[in-house]
Amino acid sequence: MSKLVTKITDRDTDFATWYTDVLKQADLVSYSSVKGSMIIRPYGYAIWENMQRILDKEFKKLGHQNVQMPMFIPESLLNVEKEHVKGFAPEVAWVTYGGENELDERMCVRPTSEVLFCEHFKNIVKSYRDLPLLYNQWCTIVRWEKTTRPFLRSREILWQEGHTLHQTREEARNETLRMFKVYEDFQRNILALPVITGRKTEKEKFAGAEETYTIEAMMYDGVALQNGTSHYFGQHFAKAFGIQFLDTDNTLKTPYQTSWGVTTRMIGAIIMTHGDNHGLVLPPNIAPTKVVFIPIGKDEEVLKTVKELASTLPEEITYQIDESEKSPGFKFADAEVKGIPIRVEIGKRDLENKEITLVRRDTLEKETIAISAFKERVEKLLVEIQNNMYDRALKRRDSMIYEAKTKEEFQDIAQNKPGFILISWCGNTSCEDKIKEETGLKSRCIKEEISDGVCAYCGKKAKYKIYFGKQY
RNA sequence: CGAGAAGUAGCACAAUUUGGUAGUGCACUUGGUUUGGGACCAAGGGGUCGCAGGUUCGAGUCCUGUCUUCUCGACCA
Repeated sequence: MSKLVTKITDRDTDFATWYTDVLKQADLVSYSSVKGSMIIRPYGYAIWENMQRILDKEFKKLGHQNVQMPMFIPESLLNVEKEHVKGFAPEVAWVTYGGENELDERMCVRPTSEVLFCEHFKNIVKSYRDLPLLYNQWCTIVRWEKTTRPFLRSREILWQEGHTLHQTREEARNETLRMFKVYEDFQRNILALPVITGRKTEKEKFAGAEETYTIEAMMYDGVALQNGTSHYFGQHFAKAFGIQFLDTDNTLKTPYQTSWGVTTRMIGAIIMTHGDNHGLVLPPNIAPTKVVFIPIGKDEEVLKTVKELASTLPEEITYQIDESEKSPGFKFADAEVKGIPIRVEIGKRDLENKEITLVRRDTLEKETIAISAFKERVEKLLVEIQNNMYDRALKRRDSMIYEAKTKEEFQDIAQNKPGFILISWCGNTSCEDKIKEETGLKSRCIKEEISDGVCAYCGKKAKYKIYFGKQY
């Protein structure tokens, strides 16, 4: 037994330190000298690039076009929609100097780009023929958060924001829900995250929105991570900015608007949902490298076989051959900390038996198969791993959702059990405020409307089933 | 933003108490031997001790400020 070169803190002992250990050991990020502004290293960025590629393709399939908006917003422009500015003002960064000269009007670095899009939309939308206008941009935004953690809450955020304008209320609401579904499917099917979805309450919705739909993921420790939102704006922004179009009936009308976004926070969600004490565990559908080959020894035949096998894999099964001088043990550990879904071990011994060893990252189970069965087995195993990861996370999530019927039950669970609490709720912000004040929990999302039962907090007639939880 | 802790090589740490030429392990480079769970031998390279001031003949060590990281709380579209 050799000494451990690196160590990852035990996940169940100290989850926070475990998380930062995994970030570093897997070469995902590095800290910079600016608080909350991290360096995303090639391996971490490759995961983001995969997310971008898959989502961007989906957006374009649905008719969205990519654009690039400015990064600065003059103060007067930010101030146009008052709910919006109220929500964001506390966390924007201001530019006050240009070179040596103080600016006449300060500008903030975009915390989100609604106002920039609105200003532009006003100029380019004239007729119903210009609608729907379906724009998206990939960019970075800045929000001056007080507490920061890599991927989960940073000051500089990589994201995608879609902004659309529509002729009718119905069409805009459909767009909000359509993109909401795109996010949900992506996170379930590609990231293997058993997310909970629903509408945000009045208290928690986006500043300036009429409705906000949210994707809520539950981390291994039971804490919630808001992992994407889709907003229906109605005409609030359009009216504030004077966006109008001439409709088919030759009258001027105000269009209806949406926006939606996801960020690199999804990478944090993957780590905190699937990772274990060996490091990262990546769902095959998002892993930059799906298969790593580890040849044992320097045998020419072995290497030749590895290359032949690798070349039989279809293009979408990305692979890597670890030909470095490191010992096999080191390579095994490295593949594990990086969360590569399948590890293939081949040595002389295997060659003689016409066999090969596969190790799946999600369970760390080893299997020996005939070389001839390689390609087929890898393809099947990747699907198995993807499904198993989702199922496993789903089970854990469900085991940490509790239902509370009364205030006392709610408080007891809030204090003693990590996870989400599902209650019947009257729909009044006053109860939500009280819960926040007494337990520190915030509403995650509304699960459904109900017609019977009473609010667990005030005892009045309940309107909704709603999730509460602690959040990152 | 409040309370607490910590910053010494890529990483983990020692030297700080008692001021006097900055060290260990891993990682890295070169050569050799190895290779089925984090290899071994040998020779090397790498530091303005987070940053800025101050005290002192002399500061990693003492003082002040500041930045960053971590924990808890507040905040968080």
